[in-house]
Amino acid sequence: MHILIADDHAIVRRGLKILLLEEYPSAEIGEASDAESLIQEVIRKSWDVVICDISMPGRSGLDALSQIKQIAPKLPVLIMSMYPEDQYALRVLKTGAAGYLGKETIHDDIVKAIQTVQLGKKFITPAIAEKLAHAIETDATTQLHDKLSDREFDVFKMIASGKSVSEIALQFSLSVTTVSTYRSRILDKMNMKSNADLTRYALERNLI
Amino acid sequence: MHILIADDHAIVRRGLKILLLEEYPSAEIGEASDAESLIQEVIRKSWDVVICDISMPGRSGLDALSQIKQIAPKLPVLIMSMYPEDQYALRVLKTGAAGYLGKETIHDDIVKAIQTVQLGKKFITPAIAEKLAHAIETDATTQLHDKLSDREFDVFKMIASGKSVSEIALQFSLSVTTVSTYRSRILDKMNMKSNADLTRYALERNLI
DNA sequence: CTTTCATGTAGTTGATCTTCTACATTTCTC
DNA sequence: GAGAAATGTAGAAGATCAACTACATGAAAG
Repeated sequence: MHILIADDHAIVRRGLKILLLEEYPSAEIGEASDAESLIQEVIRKSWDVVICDISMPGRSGLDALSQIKQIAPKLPVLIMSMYPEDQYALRVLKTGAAGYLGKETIHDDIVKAIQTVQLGKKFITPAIAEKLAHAIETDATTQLHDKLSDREFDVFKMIASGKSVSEIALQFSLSVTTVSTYRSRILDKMNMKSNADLTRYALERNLI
Repeated sequence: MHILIADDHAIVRRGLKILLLEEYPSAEIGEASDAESLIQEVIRKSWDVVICDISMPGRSGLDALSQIKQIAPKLPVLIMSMYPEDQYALRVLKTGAAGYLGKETIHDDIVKAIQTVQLGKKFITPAIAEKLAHAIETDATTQLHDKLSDREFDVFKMIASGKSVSEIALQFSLSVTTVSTYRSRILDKMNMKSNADLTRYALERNLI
């Protein structure tokens, strides 16, 4: 069993590693501390499963996920999030993750999750299933921010939490004007007109 | 050395444990997964240091902290937070924590932090020190916005609700730079750094 | 399989904003 | 009541941003 762990917290990587070694004593556990090296590892050798934290410095885990899906479409990727907000859950699954582990479920469900995805199935916790059902029922039209693309959503959250376009540009290594364009599109799509509107919206639904 | 770890993530507890055992091979490491059992442990036996995550289910880490301070005032408690936002830092220190470890510093600084608090000193990172200095300067007990002058408060509300400085300048028949100066003073007085902070603050207390 | 639309990306340029500085008035403070 | 601090007010210059435009690519639609 070859398992690759990607998380920027060394502590989490260790804990996870120990945990996994208990279940799979002979497993080979790889580690990556950022999106960059995660991708490198995926290219370098073939893994059975990747466990990836969604919030990593530099390119987000979501970005990494879609890249991985290009490099190795069949490699199952479990996304975990330390944050209770599973705003990401749907987006993550849509991007091709094999499962989403929220803050509370990581420890209890990780082994089960790995087993499940090894069978080629998706690992869905009841909480996520609930969300999924809800999403289907109420359809994306009600949620304004669902119209945003992944990139736009990232930028949206950063703007909503007060980052300036140039800060965002720096962090994503993009041109300032690019980010500014995103902002225009976001305001347009969400039918708003100021950053404060975005902040209010994001606060109201706990997106930030 | 007796170290008690409190964190609702088993993974973090493990990672931390391994990390600590490397430095203190003979240490006895206790674990608590929620505030309840943390308190029980503190009562049950005497520890040299407690490392506690601030965000735990049920009563928060902050609550637990103040209880611990009642039970064992001299027991040093290090508070850690997975969240980058050190909104809590000051509050935590005021409640009697021996130190505050942000997301990024846990891994690098934990050992240093333990050593420091063992000497009866507080462990303060430069970032927190900065915050502290500012807090003393402007005493946080009053409502932040009480410090604003009338004009500043008007401008504050407008900015918080998304008006641009030039719109405000127009409406008040002032120079744009004047309004901009107000804005600087507002941010300074309220110890904030972006319009989004103002919006958040204003929304939270229904000022707009 | 081509047309169309969405997305990711950026340059140019004019608009807007910030920073630093400055200086009257007020308003505390001793 | 004199000195200090806070307040109201701006200008100049540089930093930042928005709007418009553009283009390549990928996905959806037909």
